[in-house]
Amino acid sequence: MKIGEASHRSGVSRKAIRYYESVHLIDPAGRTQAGYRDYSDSDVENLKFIARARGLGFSIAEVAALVGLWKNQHRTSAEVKKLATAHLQKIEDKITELRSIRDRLLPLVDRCPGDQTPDCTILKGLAERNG
Amino acid sequence: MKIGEASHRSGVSRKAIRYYESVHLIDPAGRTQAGYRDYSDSDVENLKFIARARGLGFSIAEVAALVGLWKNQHRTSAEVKKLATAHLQKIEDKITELRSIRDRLLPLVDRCPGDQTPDCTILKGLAERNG
DNA sequence: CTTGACCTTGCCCTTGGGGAAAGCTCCAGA
DNA sequence: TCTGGAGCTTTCCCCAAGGGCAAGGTCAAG
Repeated sequence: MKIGEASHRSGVSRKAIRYYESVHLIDPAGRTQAGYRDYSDSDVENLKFIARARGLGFSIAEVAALVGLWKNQHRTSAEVKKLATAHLQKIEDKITELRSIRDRLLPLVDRCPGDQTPDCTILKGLAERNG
Repeated sequence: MKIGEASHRSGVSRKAIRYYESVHLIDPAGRTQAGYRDYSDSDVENLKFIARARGLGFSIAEVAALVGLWKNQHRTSAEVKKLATAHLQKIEDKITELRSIRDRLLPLVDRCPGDQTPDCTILKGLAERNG
């Protein structure tokens, strides 16, 4: 099948598929006589795997590692778990950071009148000399 | 003062200061006879304001809007609040998304043995045909 | 006079593709 | 058979927000 159908079936955009090929996340697709990329059902399964991993927030490099482990019969689940645990930790860290931002911003917003006067706790909070 | 001291006092890197100038977030700095950028205390206060806003996750464009409102005596707190509330909502959305990722990833990781065998719930979860 | 710290501009790198240009190819309808 | 338009190809530039490095100018101290 051509790239359009592979994209539709896998949920990965045409552009992303070509990008994944360019960064060697997937093998170069075979070509038809006209030069069009040609995909098999198994290629689509690979793309679906990648789409799910990306959906869980793994970076391209992490996905490449996951695909390598997936294809490797001699992998150990310890390797996979290590990778996933590190990613999970980054996610927790990001949540913590975002919550911190929210907890600092929310009180400023709550105390801002939001009316036609210029007085605003948000701007005061950003401008304060001791912060 | 020169850029190094302005950077030190404001907590904004030299590179970032030049970048902010290049995208018109701050006015072009005056120059010494040698061509060095020259900053005043009030420039440093502007940079601190920017640093705090950036620390709360506002984008450069949002910070530009905030600075504009800050400088504008005819602003209304409603405008500021609208901007901040929209930003807050984006943060909440991101937290929600990251929590969703974590909640989907965590059970896979927890059930992965993490030993020397190749069997791994994480890879199975990514490869499953019904996902 | 020289050394080292500081400054300048400019270019390439990052993530993960999106958008557009310019040109093939393929399929269906008149 | 011709034609239109949908879909495909490649290549180039663009985004955020700077980091890193290079080549070179400037200034103060020893």
